[in-house]
Amino acid sequence: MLKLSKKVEYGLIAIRHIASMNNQISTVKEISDKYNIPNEVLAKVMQKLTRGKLIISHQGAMGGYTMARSANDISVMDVIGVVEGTQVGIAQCFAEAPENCSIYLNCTIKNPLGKIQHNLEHVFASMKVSEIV
Amino acid sequence: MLKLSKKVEYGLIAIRHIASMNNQISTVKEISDKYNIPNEVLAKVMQKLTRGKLIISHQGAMGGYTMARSANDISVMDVIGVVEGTQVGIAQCFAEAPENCSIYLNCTIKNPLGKIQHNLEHVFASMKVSEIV
DNA sequence: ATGAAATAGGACTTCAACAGTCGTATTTGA
DNA sequence: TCAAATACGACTGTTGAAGTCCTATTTCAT
Repeated sequence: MLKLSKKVEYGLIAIRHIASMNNQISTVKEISDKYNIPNEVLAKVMQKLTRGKLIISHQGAMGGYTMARSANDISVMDVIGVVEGTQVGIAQCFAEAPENCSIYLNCTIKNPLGKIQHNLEHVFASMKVSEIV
Repeated sequence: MLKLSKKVEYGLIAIRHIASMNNQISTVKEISDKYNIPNEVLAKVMQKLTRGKLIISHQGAMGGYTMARSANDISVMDVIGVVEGTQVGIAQCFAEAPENCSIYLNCTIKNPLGKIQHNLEHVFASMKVSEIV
């Protein structure tokens, strides 16, 4: 409960690593070996980071990844969004359509949870990748 | 990911309801009917709230639950702790023994995540039940 | 005493999400 | 043309969340 997924952790470790490389190319193999992360899992995470335009892929032999923008300009929230594909939602009514929640109409804690949700978003959005390098 | 469990939501709804009753007794049936929560699930959540000394149980016919302490004195964090039994941990190394994490030794994001963890705890600890009544 | 209304709590099932694996295709530099 | 790299869909195993079922115990009211 309230735990980040491994995919997000791997994404953060990867992007941190790439950011520390000064525009030199990093490969999946290099990162998965160094941090002991399953190769294929990391590969897919990095493909998502690429599609989310946080990093740039260089295909083919001697290929790999470099940063797409400054580490100052990427927050933990960005990584979560790109890797998970969904918004962070502390409760169902914030993560998906509110009507999906079976107790939505009678729910008396939507508003206070909304406040907590807002604060959480702030925590994740204000931590930048540059702070973890 | 990063979602509160239904048990925690139910616990918050229940304790909020009880707090609004001015020392009058509330029953599981009354609350589960009113908020459309499965009876047995709510019953067990309230048993946990009782064991955690957030509410007081009154057994037997005409029994039910009342508050054990002031709603000012109970935070969302308290409810999470009592209902889940575990600490909130944004990553494995904060939720359980750090050695259990397969990448612990090579992990470069422990410290930044620790900072986020700390901020999250603050968010949950500073919201009191009295604010949601 | 006895029955009804309430809490107490263990055992079980179902389902979805998470984490990881496997296989194959595509790109590109040497 | 081969090897090294990314791209990506399909599949499997495991775990935890959510809910159901069943029985015991307590206590008030008649």
